[in-house]
Amino acid sequence: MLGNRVTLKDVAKRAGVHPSTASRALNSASGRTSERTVQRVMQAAAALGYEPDQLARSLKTKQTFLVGVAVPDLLNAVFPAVVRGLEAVLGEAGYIVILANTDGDTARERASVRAMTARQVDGLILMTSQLRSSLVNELAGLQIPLVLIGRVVDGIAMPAVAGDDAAGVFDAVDHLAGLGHSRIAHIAGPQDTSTGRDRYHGYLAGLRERGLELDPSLVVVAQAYDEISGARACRELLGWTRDFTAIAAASDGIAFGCFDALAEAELVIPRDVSVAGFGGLPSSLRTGPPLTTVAFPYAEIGRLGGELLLAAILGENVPREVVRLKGQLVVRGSTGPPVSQTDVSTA
Amino acid sequence: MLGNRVTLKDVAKRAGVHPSTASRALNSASGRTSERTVQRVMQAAAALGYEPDQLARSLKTKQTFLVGVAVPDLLNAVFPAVVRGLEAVLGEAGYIVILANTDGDTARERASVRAMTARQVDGLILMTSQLRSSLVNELAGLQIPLVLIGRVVDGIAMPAVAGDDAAGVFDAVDHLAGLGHSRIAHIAGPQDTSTGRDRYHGYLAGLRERGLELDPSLVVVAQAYDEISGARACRELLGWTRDFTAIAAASDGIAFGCFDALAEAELVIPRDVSVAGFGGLPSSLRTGPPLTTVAFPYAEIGRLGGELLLAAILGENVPREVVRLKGQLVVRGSTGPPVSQTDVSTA
DNA sequence: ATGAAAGCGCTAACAG
DNA sequence: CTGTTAGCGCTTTCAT
Repeated sequence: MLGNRVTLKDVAKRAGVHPSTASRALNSASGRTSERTVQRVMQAAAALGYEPDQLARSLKTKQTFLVGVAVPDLLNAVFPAVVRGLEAVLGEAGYIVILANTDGDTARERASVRAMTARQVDGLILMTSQLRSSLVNELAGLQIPLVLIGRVVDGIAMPAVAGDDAAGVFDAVDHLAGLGHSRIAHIAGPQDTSTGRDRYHGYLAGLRERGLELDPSLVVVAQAYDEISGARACRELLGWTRDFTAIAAASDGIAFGCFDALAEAELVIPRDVSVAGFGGLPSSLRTGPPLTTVAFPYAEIGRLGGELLLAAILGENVPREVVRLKGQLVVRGSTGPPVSQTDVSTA
Repeated sequence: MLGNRVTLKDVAKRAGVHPSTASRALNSASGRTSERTVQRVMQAAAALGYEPDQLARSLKTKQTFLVGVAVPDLLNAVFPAVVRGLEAVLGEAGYIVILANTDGDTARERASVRAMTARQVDGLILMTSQLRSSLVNELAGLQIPLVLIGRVVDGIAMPAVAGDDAAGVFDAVDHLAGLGHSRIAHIAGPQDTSTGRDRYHGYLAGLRERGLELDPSLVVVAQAYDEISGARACRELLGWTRDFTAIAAASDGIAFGCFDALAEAELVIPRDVSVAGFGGLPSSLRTGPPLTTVAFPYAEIGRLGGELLLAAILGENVPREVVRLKGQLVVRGSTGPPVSQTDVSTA
């Protein structure tokens, strides 16, 4: 399909040397080559506009400088941020990113990873893992460098970078309880992901810390972290009970969904219900009202993940454990003290 | 780096056939092979967990099923949306996406594209082009299939998909003028991109349509489409004059920046200043107040771009022209009729 | 229908 | 320091 590309042989011929000599001359590292031939080869290459074929090179060297990255949902702003951080670090080191969106579909995840390994990627970043992932297990069996970002997997130790999910929601719940809320709902994330589970555990820990009892009817699991799923879950919650004054959402997206669902129910934030998010997306800053949330440094998480992968690729011994970055509670307008029933009636 | 992978030779040996036969058996398309050997080879492959090496295959077939995609800024939600659409179409067709973020830096763009062509991508999608792009020129010289998305290039015809930028801003200005605004400012995008220029022209056309005169002091050019640049530009505008009642921003991001800058100046939207955006990002829905904007189907743009590229890769004759998708004005709370001076004083 | 041989473009021993 | 030779893993003529 590509036109008649200039090959190393052409360069060699023009420079009047053997292809292998040309190769050495261009990859100065490999072996010593006379200054003069280096010059001539370089000139020939430049004159012909020679561009080495990475494919052929990789076939020989077993290095592609390709890294596969699988994300669950590019439309969730968390992931572009992480990918950005990743791409910056990896790009600087000469690696280039292959990206696949999996939509949380295990089959697609598998297919994507297959396509990546078939292309001999030097390493893999997965942000898509289910809690019980046979895929990660298999990958661990292969020797391919692998770093998990965001989500971890039960029972199998892997290098991973993630936010401190439990602590984040703990802080949110603690904040809400501190404002005086005692009926705090939780819209949880998918419970087949570590993030969903860990954030739920953070919720439980927060309640416990404040001596509040768990009311199972105040917990609804959203199918995904996005706004649609969040709105749906919040509507479900409202269908069951209105006896709560605050919601700790498992993500900013879910919190935005709550905004919608609460508005439909003609409930005002934060007067009727306080809402706290999780993530700290830029868009959380300008909602009406601005969203109280726990902000995580996603680009930094991406960068760190990239560095770990790079280290693993270089054969360094990367600890198979999760590095957790703390989030930062940012209090904004979507949370406030609960309004007592009597207050409402006098209003 | 990868462990001892199973090769086609291994499969052939196990099946008791020649490697070339094994190859044929697996790629049923190539030539007829006896039913029996196909079975045996398939079984052998399955038993060994054979995974063909795309690298080697590509080297021979001159097809990588790799598509390079360059975006200016992943943090701008427009681009993840486009990439998502792209990736869906391309993935379905068996292609996989190489992604690079260029930060609007021409040198990085060049480097990324180089890295991609060196890897023999079957096609290229560029969303990064400057109005005068030597890169696109060179790429047009090579025979590599190329589709531009979002931005086009002056003087060189290329297959491209983009929003109807001019019409979009035209509609926004028309809407504002219809509300009674006559002093409408424009925060423009970078004028070295087609989007920046076209949207500016849409602004001019909108003024003309309504018989409003252009006041150059009401036009400020932002350095980028993001919120920071938008806020900066809006502050600049406010530094010059406050004699305007509406802003037509060249992007939602810029509009969000205006929200910030106007708030700093203690100007209330839409009472003091109406703000209209451009893009229709999900986050525009929940701002306080919700942003009036022109919504574009970015995923669809991505999908279309992907389809065009696929067609080009297949050798079909793709017209070297821009397909423009119309946006849809969505009126929300950030725009309203201007409040006359007298009204303000009586308030 | 299958085996033999050649080669994609490059690098890496090994001689000389 | 450079040319020769071999081969990465696969596909594809060409015989048979």
